[in-house]
Amino acid sequence: MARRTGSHGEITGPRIRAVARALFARDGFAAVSMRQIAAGVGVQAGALYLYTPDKQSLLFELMRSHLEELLAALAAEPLPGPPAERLAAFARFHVRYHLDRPEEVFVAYMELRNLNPENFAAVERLRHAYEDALEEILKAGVAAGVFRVPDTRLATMALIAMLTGVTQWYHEGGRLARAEVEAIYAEMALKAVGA
Amino acid sequence: MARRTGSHGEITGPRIRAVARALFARDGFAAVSMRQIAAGVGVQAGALYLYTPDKQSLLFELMRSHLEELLAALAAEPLPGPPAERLAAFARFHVRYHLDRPEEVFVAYMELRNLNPENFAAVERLRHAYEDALEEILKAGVAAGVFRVPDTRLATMALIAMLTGVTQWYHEGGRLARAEVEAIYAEMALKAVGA
DNA sequence: GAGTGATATGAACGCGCGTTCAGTTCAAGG
DNA sequence: CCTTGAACTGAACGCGCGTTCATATCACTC
Repeated sequence: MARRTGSHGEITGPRIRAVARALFARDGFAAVSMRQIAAGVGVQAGALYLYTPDKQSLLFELMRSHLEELLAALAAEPLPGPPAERLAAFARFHVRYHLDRPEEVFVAYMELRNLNPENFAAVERLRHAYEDALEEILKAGVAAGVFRVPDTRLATMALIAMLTGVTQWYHEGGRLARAEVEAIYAEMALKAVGA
Repeated sequence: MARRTGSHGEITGPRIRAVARALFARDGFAAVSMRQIAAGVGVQAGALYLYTPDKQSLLFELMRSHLEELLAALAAEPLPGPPAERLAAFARFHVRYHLDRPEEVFVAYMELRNLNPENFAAVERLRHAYEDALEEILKAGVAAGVFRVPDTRLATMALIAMLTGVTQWYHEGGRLARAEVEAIYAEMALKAVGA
């Protein structure tokens, strides 16, 4: 038997990515087999290869699309006014976006070493673009004399690490509401750069 | 043939752990085979089982010993005086210790999901103890009125994430010297909590 | 210098891996 | 209603995996 009733390529493709994302996030790329992904989708392993050339491309596509959506969302976010307000808005955006997509975030920065060199370079380029957006804010703040940081690159990396870390401990329905968490992180970020 | 001249258990044991640590850090636990580890040591795969009951225990032992050494080193570190000085000393210690052992650190927090439940619980207990040490400093600072943080637990996680992030970008011989990096991180940590 | 225990080999075990492919089923267009 | 092609199956491929074990070698003790 083959081709069960109701199957469609437009449905199976996204479902494969969703299942792969969930499994990669939970167990890690190397520990997840194509057969496990297929089982999660409700399909045989061979069928996956109608939608991805190989396992590596499946991972890369997840990471690439995540980072491109992140950059697009940042571009769509209003970052108005003086550097301090822009930094606060960036911090809130970053925390919110990452809390909304824990799986994507987790995969995108835990599985870097499982990318082949070419794919790694492409992903790093996107990550760098995002980091640069933050660094621009910091540079503007330093130039305006409202931030005091000895090194904007170091401060950029420190802030991103701090903000991204929220995904490691936050759990829905915990002690703190999302809005509180966003606000607290934003304030810590501002203070950290001396605003 | 077997037992080549000059072999000793006291040498092979540590060498296995060193090779495993290096390979796990570079490629990830799930992507490293026992045969690769054995090859790095210069031994056949079977010989590894004279030193570890299985692959899982090898990983756990690396993580456990790392965290216990971290806690011991923290306990041996003088954290004198008022909260602000203690926080600065903690931040410098954390950055220094992590920069000195990039492989241990990387393995200890990238491979958590590859621990079985029992081992995971043990490692989490140790991590928690370390986090608590920082939170105690923050609580003391809040009580003394010198730190302003809405939630000490959140601030603890944010600071540790920020400080640990140094391992993700710092490279020996880069733009900044180690001492500078330590100092900058310590100052950012202080400012972040409003000291 | 014989005997013993620690240290290692190398072959083997069953198993699951990523990937391929010939064949099968079904939805839709003319 | 027939044809066509997209969607999928199920079996197979060679390979490397973690682990075990009978066997071999060597360092050391008495």
